[in-house]
Amino acid sequence: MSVRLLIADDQALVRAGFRMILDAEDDLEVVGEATDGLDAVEQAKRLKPDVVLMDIRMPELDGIEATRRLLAAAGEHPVRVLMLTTFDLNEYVYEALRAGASGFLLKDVPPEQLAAGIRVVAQGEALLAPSITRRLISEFAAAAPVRPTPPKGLNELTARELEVFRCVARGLSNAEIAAELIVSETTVKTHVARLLMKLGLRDRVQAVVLAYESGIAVPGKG
Amino acid sequence: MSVRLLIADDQALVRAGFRMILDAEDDLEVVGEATDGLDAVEQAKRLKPDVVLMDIRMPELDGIEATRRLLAAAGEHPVRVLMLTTFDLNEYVYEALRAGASGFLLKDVPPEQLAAGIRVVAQGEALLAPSITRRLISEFAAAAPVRPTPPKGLNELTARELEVFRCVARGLSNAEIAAELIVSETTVKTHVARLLMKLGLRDRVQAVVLAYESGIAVPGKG
DNA sequence: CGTCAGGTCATCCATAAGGAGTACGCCGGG
DNA sequence: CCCGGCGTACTCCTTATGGATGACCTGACG
Repeated sequence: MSVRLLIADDQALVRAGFRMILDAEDDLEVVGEATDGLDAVEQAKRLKPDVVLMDIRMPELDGIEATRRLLAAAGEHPVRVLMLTTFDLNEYVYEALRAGASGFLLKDVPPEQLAAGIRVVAQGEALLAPSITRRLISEFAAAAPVRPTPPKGLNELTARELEVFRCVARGLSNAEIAAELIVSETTVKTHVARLLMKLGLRDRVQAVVLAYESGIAVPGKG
Repeated sequence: MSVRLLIADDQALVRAGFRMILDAEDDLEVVGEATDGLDAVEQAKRLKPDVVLMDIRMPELDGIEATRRLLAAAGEHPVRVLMLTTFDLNEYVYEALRAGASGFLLKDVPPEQLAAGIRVVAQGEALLAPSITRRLISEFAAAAPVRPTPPKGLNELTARELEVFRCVARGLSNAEIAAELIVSETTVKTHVARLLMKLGLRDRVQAVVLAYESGIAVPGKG
């Protein structure tokens, strides 16, 4: 069974070029063309292609936003989006990937690689242009230099103390923590004092810092 | 000019197989074979290959640690490491990438793709097996779900206030901040009071939380 | 059954932190 | 030339926080 394709690009010439290349492959079938982002979302809804070749820069709606909507609107039929661009600017790439794109190629890819790439994303895998892969890797390596939670005395904490610790890390006052845990404020103070002692911290402010640095608290998931 | 290769794998059969495949390409030249991690590091030092094909699982020293050492020991001659493995287990991949590998392929890649991959990494770019690319992307997308720094009144802060804010976010006391910025503690208190007001926070503890949640402070870089 | 750890609560006390108000000098714009 | 924003600084006052101790209860363990 052949892979059904939708080409979204505002330049007719580009669309024609891709169409020619892809129609030459007997397992690929171009079922439609869209000239802007809105059009792409619309046609994807109608034609239910397996893969959408999406240009980043388009009128009306850029490829990234179009990807977001298109994937959000996707029913049970899975749609993969392969982004195509002339230049490989960072912001575009990262945003596109976050938007849910399955891949990212530069428009100067050799025809056979484009076809191969389409087959890859059609199978649910992903692929990126080598230069982009390199950047993504270095980004990734830098982003998570492995912070395996240096539990410097963190294991010393009792379950209750850890619980209080988490509350402190949320910015709660002793009174609020007391209310939340249904104990007296005095008790909370005892726990706080103990955990500060065990962790070698001066005050709850440093506790919050440690919580975030050690992964006890994680930005984004409150 | 041809690409000089070093093959590191503990199985002779695998080495022979790769050698056969790669020697068939006239722009690739296998200059050596290593049978374990230490051997690989050693030979890389002597032979100065352009690309090392590194198996993950090897005696003496696994491919990841070998990669780390090999890259650390690299002089001006750039060495690229292309990891090869039979299974694509997550931990391996992430560790390998952090160790500095330029790519990651499964051993079942078709010969022509292997050759193409080697050329890519030799040029300083990177490449990953599609299934790995997919995981890296989802990892990446999840890791940074875009935190556009909700500057809820954050822009309202003056330069000085922001500076004090950063100090607070590091867990410093007013006295410490005063010492660091070379102003009186009173002044620090003024700034703190103002920024708490502007940000709608109750105390410095909440300020620290906001700092991390908004990206003003980032775990890891402190 | 005695002991000990962990959780609970209290009191006393010192201080850092936060709120409110005031003031002075500098600088850029009207 | 005067005003407003900003950075600096001080005083007075209130409260939250943290340190030091002591005590009671419960469950686990030898």
